[in-house]
Order: sequence, then C-alpha cells, then structure tokens
Amino acid sequence: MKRINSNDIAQLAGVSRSTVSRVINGYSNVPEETRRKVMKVIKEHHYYPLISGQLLTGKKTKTLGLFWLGRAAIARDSLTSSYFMHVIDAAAQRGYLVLSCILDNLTEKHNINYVRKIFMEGRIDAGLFVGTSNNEPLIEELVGLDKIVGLFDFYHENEDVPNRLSVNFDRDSGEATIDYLYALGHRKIAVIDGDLSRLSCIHRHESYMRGLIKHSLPLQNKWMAYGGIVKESGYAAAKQMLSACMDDLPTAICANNDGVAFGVYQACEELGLRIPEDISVIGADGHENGKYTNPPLTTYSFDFKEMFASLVNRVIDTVEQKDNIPQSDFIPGHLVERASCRKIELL
Amino acid sequence: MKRINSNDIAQLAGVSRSTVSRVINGYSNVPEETRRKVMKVIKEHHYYPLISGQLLTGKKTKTLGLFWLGRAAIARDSLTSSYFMHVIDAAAQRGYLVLSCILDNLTEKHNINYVRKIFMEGRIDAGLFVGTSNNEPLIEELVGLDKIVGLFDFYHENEDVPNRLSVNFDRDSGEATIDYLYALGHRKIAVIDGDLSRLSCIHRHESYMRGLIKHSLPLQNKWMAYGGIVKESGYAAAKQMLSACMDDLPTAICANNDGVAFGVYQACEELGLRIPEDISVIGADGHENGKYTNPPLTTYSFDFKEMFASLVNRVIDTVEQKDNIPQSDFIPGHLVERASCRKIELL
DNA sequence: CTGAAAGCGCTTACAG
DNA sequence: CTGAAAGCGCTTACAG
Repeated sequence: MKRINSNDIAQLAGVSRSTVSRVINGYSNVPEETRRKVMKVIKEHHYYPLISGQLLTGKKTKTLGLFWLGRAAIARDSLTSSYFMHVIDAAAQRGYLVLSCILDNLTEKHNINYVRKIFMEGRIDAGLFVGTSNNEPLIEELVGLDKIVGLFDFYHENEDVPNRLSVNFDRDSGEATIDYLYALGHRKIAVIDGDLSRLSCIHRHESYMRGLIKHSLPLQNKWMAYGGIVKESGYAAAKQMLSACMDDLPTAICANNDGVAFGVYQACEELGLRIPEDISVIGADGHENGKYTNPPLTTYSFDFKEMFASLVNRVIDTVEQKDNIPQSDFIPGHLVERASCRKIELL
Repeated sequence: MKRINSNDIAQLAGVSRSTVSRVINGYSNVPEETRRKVMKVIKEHHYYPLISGQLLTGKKTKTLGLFWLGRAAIARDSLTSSYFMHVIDAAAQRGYLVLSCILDNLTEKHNINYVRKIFMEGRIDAGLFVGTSNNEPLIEELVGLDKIVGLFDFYHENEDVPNRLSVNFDRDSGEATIDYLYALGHRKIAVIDGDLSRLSCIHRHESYMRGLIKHSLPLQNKWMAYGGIVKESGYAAAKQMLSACMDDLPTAICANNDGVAFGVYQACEELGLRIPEDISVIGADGHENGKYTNPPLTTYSFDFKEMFASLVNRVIDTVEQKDNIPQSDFIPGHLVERASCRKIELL
C-alpha cells in the first residue's frame, strides 16, 4: 500500500501540488472555497506532508536536542524525571519535539562524534545541554559552527554570541542560606560544597563564603568538605567531616544540594546526631523528597520548571530569529522553611 | 557560510557523488584507496549527510517515538526518570534516538492528532507507548496503518499482528505476594487494587484473588479497596478502608504498587498503626524509594530495565525486518524482602 | 570499479 | 489566484 503524497491529494482535489502546499502552509492567497476543498481531501486521507521533503526546502525540524550529561547522577536522582518533563512540556508548548540523549560526558571521542553527528545531520534546530562541566570544547565548536545551543547552569561572561543561551541559578543562594542560619542564632556553620567543575557549585561556594565573612564567622577547614552532588558522596563527606570534629561540632551544616543533604542525614543518624536538636541541616534545590524526610528538609529552593522554560523559550526564539533575546537568565530561588533547622538561644 | 554537501565532497575528492555515497554507506565495491581518499575529505570537513536527503531515498530515521501517557503519574513518581533512561539507553545501544512526548491521554482529539501527525510525517520508525489504558482506538488505527507499535503493559491475545509488540509484568505477582504473607502466618489479608483500566492492575487483582482462594482465605469487601497508582490515591483508599474496619483489622495489606504502599504508610501513621508490628505492608514494582522508607518496604520487584530493553529490542528488530520476533514478553518479578512484613505466630 | 541520470516529496519563486 | 518548473541533498539502479 503506497503512501499518499501531495500529488495524490492534488489530483483528488482537482488542483496542483502548489495549491495543496499553499493550503497546508496557510498562505493567504487561496480562496476560501479552494482551501475547503483541499482540506477536505487532506482530512479524509489523514494526509501529512513528510518532513523529509519539507526539510529539503528549508523548513525547520521543530525539534530540540536534549543532551543529558552524567548518567550516574540521573540514575540516582529523582528530580531528574521532572527535568525531562519540564523540557518536553516547555518545548511542546511552542510546538517543538524533543530528541533526548544521555551521555556520560562530552570529552570522549565517541560521545563528541555522536553529538556532532546529531547536529550536522540536520535532525534538530538547536541543542540543550544539562550537566556540562565548566569547560566543554565541543560546545564551543558547535557555537562556532553557528549551531544554536542552550546551556543549563553554564554561564559565559561573553554575551556577544547570540547563539549561545544559558539559564542559571541566582548567585546569592549561599549567602541567603548563611543569613538564615545566622538569624536563627547559628555561629558555627559547616559547608559541604558540590562538584567544583560545575558553575553553580562554584557560585554557591563563593556565596557561602561571602555570607560567612559578612557575619564575621570563622572559615574553618575542619568544617568544610567536598560532597559531590549526590547522596552517596554527600554521606561520605559528612561522615568524614563530622567524625573528625566530634569534639567541636558545628551547629549547622549547609549542603550544596538536597541530594547531598540526604547523605548528611544518613551520616548524622549513624553518628547518633539528631536533626535538628543536635545539628541543623539546610539544603539547596527544592527536591521533592525533602518533604518526606524525617525531619522534612529546610532548603533554598529553585523553580526548575521556570528555569527550563526560560531556556527552552529563548532557544526557540533564537531558532525563530526573534529579536532582542536575553542570552542569560539568572533565576532567583527562595527559602523553604521546613523542620531541619532549629533556633539557637544566644547567651 | 553555505553548508558543505555531497557534491562538494565529491569535487574535493575528485570523484562523483555516487562514489561519495558508496563510501558513506559502506559499499563493498569501492577500492581501498578511493575509500581512503574520500574519507579523508569527509573527516576534514566534518561532513555528515543530511537525513532529509537520505530519508527521501528510503532510509530509516533511526528514531523511536516514546509516548508517555499520564502526566500526573509522571510528575509524582521518581521511578519515571529511570524509565526514560532505560528506553533511551536501550535504543542508543542499537543506534537509535528517542523522540519523547508526554500526553495526558490518548482519547482527546488534540492528542490523537498530535501522535498521528508524528507517525505520518515520517519522523519515527516506530512508537512506544507507556501508560496506555486498556482500550486505545488510536493504537489500533496505527497498527492498521502498518505502523510499528511497542506497548508497555498492554497485552493483546491476538498475536497475529506482527507490528504490535508488547512487554508485560508476569501474571503471578499477586499470588506470589499472598503466598509469601500466608507463609508468614497471615490469614487476614487486605488488598488495595490499582487502576483497573490498566492491564497489569487487572492481572494483579486476579492473581491476588487466586492466591486468596488457593489458601482458602476470606475475600472480604471491607478489606478491599481501589487505590489508584500513586501515593495520594493509595493514601486515601487505605485511610478510608482502615478507618472503616478498626474493629477487625487485617494483619497485612497488599498494595498494587509501591507508590500506593507509600500512601498506605501515611494512612497507617495517621491512624497510629505501626508497621510491621500492628500491620504488615507489601508493595509491588521495586521502587527505589522503598529502600529508604521507615521501615524499608518489602515488595514484589520487577526489573524495568530488562522490560524496556525487551520491548525496545523487539521493536527495533521489527523495524529492521528481522525474523521470528516474539510479539509479547512476560517478565518475571521476584520478592524483595525488607522490613515491612512480620511473622505472625499461629495459635 | 565508477559516473550520469532519475527520483524521492516537498516548497517556492516565476509567469501568467 | 494558480500551475509548471526548478531545486533542496541524497541514493540507487543503470550502463559502461
């Protein structure tokens, strides 16, 4: 059974292929009657033009690539499913589809070729990258080839490159977290940093430090650790840090993100430290599971839906050659107070 | 800057487009020296043939559609991120990409047209559906149009339709669950069913009933409820059921899936019932979060990675016109014993 | 072993 | 307002 094409539709409707095409593409110079006649045949046969033909004439794919870096983090983090959904929804909103790839990194030859191929074969109008580390030559190459690229949490000072868009966490989350703890009376505050090859982790680290300095609080090595970005690494870092300073414990721990905070919970449990009675814990992200931990996790929360929508919309605006598109967007977060931080009575 | 095409490559390499194409497609009748000469130019210019041109000559898209039904369930369930990953990984394994869509249902006109369009426009070689309910006319239409369709948890007795593939949960999970509880000494067993428009929920219900009957246990209305498939609905069902039979509580509750079991946990907590001391709870699925609940959830677990790999591979085999492809596959689950079911001393 | 030619399904100036 | 023609980038019989 041969597939029906625009020629067949034209014949059935008694017009030329040109007219069929004009109707499909909504040209204004088609009289209402002709349009109706052609549409009738199109509907009857469930005819849709093949994109392969359309693409060859310069139409867009109306497809975004979504390149997800870091398989391990994805597998372990349930926030991720909502990320996927946010991207797909935001794109669908604008009539775009999403082609998803999961890759461990963007440095292995094999992965580089894979991504490059998807761009060069003309499968997508633009590509979104999530989980990039701070230096990605492939992305610069693609930008140089005039490919449109959207980056989550990957800011470039250079804003003169209109085909490189980004969305970022605000840069004050760390400071705001410290402010909150300070106001509760905490003076001995530990910080567990994330993966410092990621932009947001660097910014948050710097912001924590600004907060500590602002309040003239001590920056002590024994109260600092690198906790990665997942529960397991957060657990290991917290366990080691706390074990080493049991004689002089901090009264509060800032975890670079909620996954790490869950690891801190586990470490505290094993060390017999009650949260928040013995030690307060505060995270960052706004992870869904934070509502259900015991105690529920106080955290500096971000609206990921908003973040992805901002990125997707500006990328699509760029594809559609709109004007005055902001290249970067820093999304503000806000404190979500639950039950993992307690007030300290000051003497 | 114009894009380089096969003509340019041909000129640069001093051959015809035909030969360039032969090299790219790995034809055997190209002498090694010519091949090398052409490949050199191709590599140098990072040339990749546009798929639009290739498709028009009958090549496949090497892309699978993934149609995800039921936005609400996705948003709430963190298992979902691993589902996405399993599909994308299994497809990538075979050199296929995945185009993902999220839809509330397959019944609204708008959604039907959306899915139909993606198939008809030639964007994908086959489509996978997850979260379908038991009767989906659109799927039958697509099957009738010779589209290749892969269904998760949606079995058809009629196995004579080679372009309709499915993967399913084994049909003994309910019975095995009852067997387990019976062996622990439980005689008063409640069942919270899922969404009976889904095949697996029906099968599991029937299987629970078989188990109860086999052991001559009472099928009591007061110990039966419909709990949907997410935590919230499971909570509501359990709360209502338990509140209504506080004078004669079951000693164990079977939850249709783990999400529902988490709802049961919440209901029990509110009613002051300790798990497993006062009441045992067992789930089904093997949800990652079940490890972290208090107490950790005993459940009848399935390997979703295996399930999706089975479906993806058989769908791709069908696309590639291999022979003797099983249309359905029932994947066996197994009991994962954690701490939510206790032994009952029999008098 | 290899090139010239036809053709895939569409859209879009062009001409009328 | 509308049709005939050209062209997009590829692959594949066909002929030599």
